[in-house]
Amino acid sequence: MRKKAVNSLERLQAVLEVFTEDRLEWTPEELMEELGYSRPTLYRYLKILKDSGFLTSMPNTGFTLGPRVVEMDYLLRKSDNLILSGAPYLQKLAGRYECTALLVRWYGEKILCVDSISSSREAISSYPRGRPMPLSRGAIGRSIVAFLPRRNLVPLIKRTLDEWQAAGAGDTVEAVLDGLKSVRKKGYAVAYGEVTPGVVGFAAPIFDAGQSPIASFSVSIAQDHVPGPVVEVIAREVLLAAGEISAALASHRHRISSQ
Amino acid sequence: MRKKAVNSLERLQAVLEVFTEDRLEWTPEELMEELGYSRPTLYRYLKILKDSGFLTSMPNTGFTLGPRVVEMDYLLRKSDNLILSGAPYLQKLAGRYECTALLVRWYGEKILCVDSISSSREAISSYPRGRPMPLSRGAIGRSIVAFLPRRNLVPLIKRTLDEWQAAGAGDTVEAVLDGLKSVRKKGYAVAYGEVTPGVVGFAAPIFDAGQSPIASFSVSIAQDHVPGPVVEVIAREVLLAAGEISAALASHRHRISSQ
DNA sequence: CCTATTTTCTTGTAATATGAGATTATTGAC
DNA sequence: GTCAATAATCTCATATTACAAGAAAATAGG
Repeated sequence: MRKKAVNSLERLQAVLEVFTEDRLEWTPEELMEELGYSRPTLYRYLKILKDSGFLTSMPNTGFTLGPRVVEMDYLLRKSDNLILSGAPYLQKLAGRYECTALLVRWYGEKILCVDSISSSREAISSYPRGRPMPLSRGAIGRSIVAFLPRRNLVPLIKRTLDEWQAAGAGDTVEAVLDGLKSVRKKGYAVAYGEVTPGVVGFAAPIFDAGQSPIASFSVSIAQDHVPGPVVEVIAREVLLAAGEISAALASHRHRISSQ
Repeated sequence: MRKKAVNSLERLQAVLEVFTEDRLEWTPEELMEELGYSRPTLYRYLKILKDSGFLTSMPNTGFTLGPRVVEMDYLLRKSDNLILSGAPYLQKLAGRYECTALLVRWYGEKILCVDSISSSREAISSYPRGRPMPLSRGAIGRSIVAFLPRRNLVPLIKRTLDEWQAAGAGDTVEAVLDGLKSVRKKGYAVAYGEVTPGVVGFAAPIFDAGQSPIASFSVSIAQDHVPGPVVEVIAREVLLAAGEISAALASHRHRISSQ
């Protein structure tokens, strides 16, 4: 359910929002139908988005996302402090264990992998960089949600209770909150085979200014590489890394404000 | 020199255009100065771009590109026919030679790597995915420019003659055009150490509908891996791959139009 | 070359984007 | 916690300009 665009600027953005994983190619006719814009208006919008490179079209093909996106992604990788601060820790954990280490950003009400390194041969994640992941399944989502302020947390769980039920996180809002409370106590989340069978996930929240987490640092590792006592060790390392990334972000903010 | 934005939609896009490799972080004050927008207008624009995820801001930090970019890049990788059609050929060439194979798109008046695979240990390209490359230096630029229609080609060379001179492609427009003519005759371009010393580049144009190339398929390989006669062999393979990618694009168009 | 389709241009009109200033949130310091 | 300073948003009257309908132009395909 898309929020209705109320002005021309939002209507322009709305064009880009219909390009989703389910539908990556749109003809002008289809866009008119979907968005409810008149023909000249739609073409005006398309022209602007095409000129700026966000969209491209080829003869006999609908419109698809354009190369500007690739360029912006490159710029983002050079500017995102989370990625810049987190990369050394991805390296470190992936070097120490045969695992996949991920940086996952909290974005809207989704979570999104923004960087990862894998030292395991079968690193086929079903959630690669850029693909929104479910919030309710796996350690990553919980590691973030558990640390949201109550006033955001409770409505979120209420709204998405069915997801949490399906993921086995509890049948009532209270039960889900209880589970999250223990994550909050420990400071990190662990999940056994929730996303991929046979894979253990560790995740700890990354904070920016203070109250609300903005991302998660996570490690996925084959279950048979993790005998009982090692669980604690890895969890501690993940927690430590997340803490140090948070500190790095804070120090960057400070650098900026005192320039 | 940015083209002046004439309407509010273009002014909105213009905000994103100031985020470049030279300047990845902007405060509202700086943006007001740079773009000449009033305070409320700028904040209106920033709100929209922030809500749509294109920009983010953290306390005490300016605005930077946001996670929406990462998500869109994921979607693009799933939808761009050039990437989809080209990937098997990147695999193939990188498997056969110790090299880096690239797909480079012609975009505005720039060229941009949109995908690459490397089988060489030192694959440190100074032009990774998403970073615009110079047109006048290296095989890739020439492999595209040489096939532009004359009415676009001549003004382009005239406008950028200094670059071509600096790259040693000729001192006059005629000399540059002559060099390109031979590329056009062979169907591909070869460059010895133009971008990186000791590295040979091969590139052939990829066509869409017909006249004008839209991209280039390219292989970079260490010069001492390429004894004389092999040059011809690799060039032929690159040319073949580019041709087959072009054909794949055409067949996709056909599939669409006859659905 | 010509026809069919796609895209862009006109135009008057109604909608709405704009900027100045005031107001309200946020933040950082004490 | 309170307060000052800064940052972000709101209000509102006005002029700007985005809009739809149809027509024209550009582009593809035969």
